[in-house]
Amino acid sequence: MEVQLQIKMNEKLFLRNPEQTELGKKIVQHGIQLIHEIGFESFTFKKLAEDIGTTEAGVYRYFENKHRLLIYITAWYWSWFQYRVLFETKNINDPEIKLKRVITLLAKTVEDDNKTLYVDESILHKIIIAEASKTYLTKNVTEDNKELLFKPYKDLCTVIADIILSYNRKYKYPRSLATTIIEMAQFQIFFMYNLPSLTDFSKTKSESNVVSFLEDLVFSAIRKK
Amino acid sequence: MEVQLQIKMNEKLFLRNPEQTELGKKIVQHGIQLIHEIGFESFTFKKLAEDIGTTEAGVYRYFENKHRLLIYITAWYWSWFQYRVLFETKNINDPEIKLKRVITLLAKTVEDDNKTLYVDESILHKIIIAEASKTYLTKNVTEDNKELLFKPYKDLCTVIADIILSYNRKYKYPRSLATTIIEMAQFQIFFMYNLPSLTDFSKTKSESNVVSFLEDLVFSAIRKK
DNA sequence: CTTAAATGATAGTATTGCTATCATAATAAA
DNA sequence: TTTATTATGATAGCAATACTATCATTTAAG
Repeated sequence: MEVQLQIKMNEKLFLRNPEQTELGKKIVQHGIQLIHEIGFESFTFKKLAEDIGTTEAGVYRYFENKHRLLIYITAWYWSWFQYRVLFETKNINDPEIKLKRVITLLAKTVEDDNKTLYVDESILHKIIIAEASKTYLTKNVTEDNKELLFKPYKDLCTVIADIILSYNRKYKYPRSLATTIIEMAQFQIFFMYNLPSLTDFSKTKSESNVVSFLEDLVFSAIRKK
Repeated sequence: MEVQLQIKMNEKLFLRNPEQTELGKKIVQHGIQLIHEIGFESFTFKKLAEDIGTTEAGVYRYFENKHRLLIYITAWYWSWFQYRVLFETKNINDPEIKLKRVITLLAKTVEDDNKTLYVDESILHKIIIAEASKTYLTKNVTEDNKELLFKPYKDLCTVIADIILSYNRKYKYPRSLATTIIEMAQFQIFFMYNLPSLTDFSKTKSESNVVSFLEDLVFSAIRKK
């Protein structure tokens, strides 16, 4: 059986839907690759165009600018991630197990999901770690937020917050704890590889340790007292 | 009695020491102001030069580029912050009280410290919240780290980790918890003001709630079980 | 008072971040 | 199958950014 996963993206994220054309898909696919290789700061539409074999103007027909492209792929990632969470926690009733699965999904290296044809999720995950917070750490947050560009992230936050609440109805900070888990999964991994003395995982460099840290943190906080 | 506080900065952070000349101080002072006003992405040395009444080349004599300036002011902030931590926790033996002070210092709005003449810390704090992670989320982290550009941040992490350990010798993740406190203090405040649905503080918009959240999180985690 | 260091003024250059135009190729509707 | 629409390619151009270089002048330190 071959399943294919299509994620419907908010129209505000692009000028022309990249999923509907060959060139569009190439822009996203090679965009991810190139941002990963050279970093978002050095990344330009000109370099991307040369990479693909199209022109700068060609890329600009799909995305307003590189920041929008980053928002697009970030939104795509979180939408895909939420699908994964729902899939992997389906039919599980125990919120503890659910939450643990979420933490593992967040912190462990993803493998390329073959259900999505033109996105390599393992690379995408690395971009999310190093670049995703740049999508909202701007003077434009409020307007971008009004256009619902961050909805997938916010939806994921809600999903996790709900699991937290189902574990402990009385816990007072479900949303903040949810964002803490999400952000810290990214940051601890980034630190572990790049600024190791900021973590306790410098020796092992193992994502399992990040998972243990987060599980300990979360369950200590929400355990009924 | 008038005390003045001078922070000795790593020489690698600048081309020419900005603390030693009028122009240098202006660059830092107005740099902070301008980054705060227009955001780091729109900030340029040309705009800064016009602001001050010097030329672009003048600014380039002090800092290699705007990214280095951001690293400089971030390093300055964390150095100053660590001084504050040491000052405010001096002669306190109870690690619980110490840790609570640190959390409060991290999450509550700073007022301009008059001991530093040409830096407005309350604005600086806002820059740290919105821009500081951009200093290390780059392809250059490793090299920048080798030049010890992030030392003040790492030192602070050590200080906090030590307090955590003195509270509970057996806690396994003192450094990761320290960075979690630091980063989450910034992020939760940023979210509270800009993406409120990602937190539980959207109604009150009060930093005290962030403090409560972090205290609860930290002490649940490190309490002896 | 002399000399070194810092600043100002100006110029120049490659790259970035776009927008516009027009011809051509691919595709879908009639 | 023709026609109309839409997408792409090719090229041009322009303002802003991100620098570097030079030289004259001012300022400050010995």
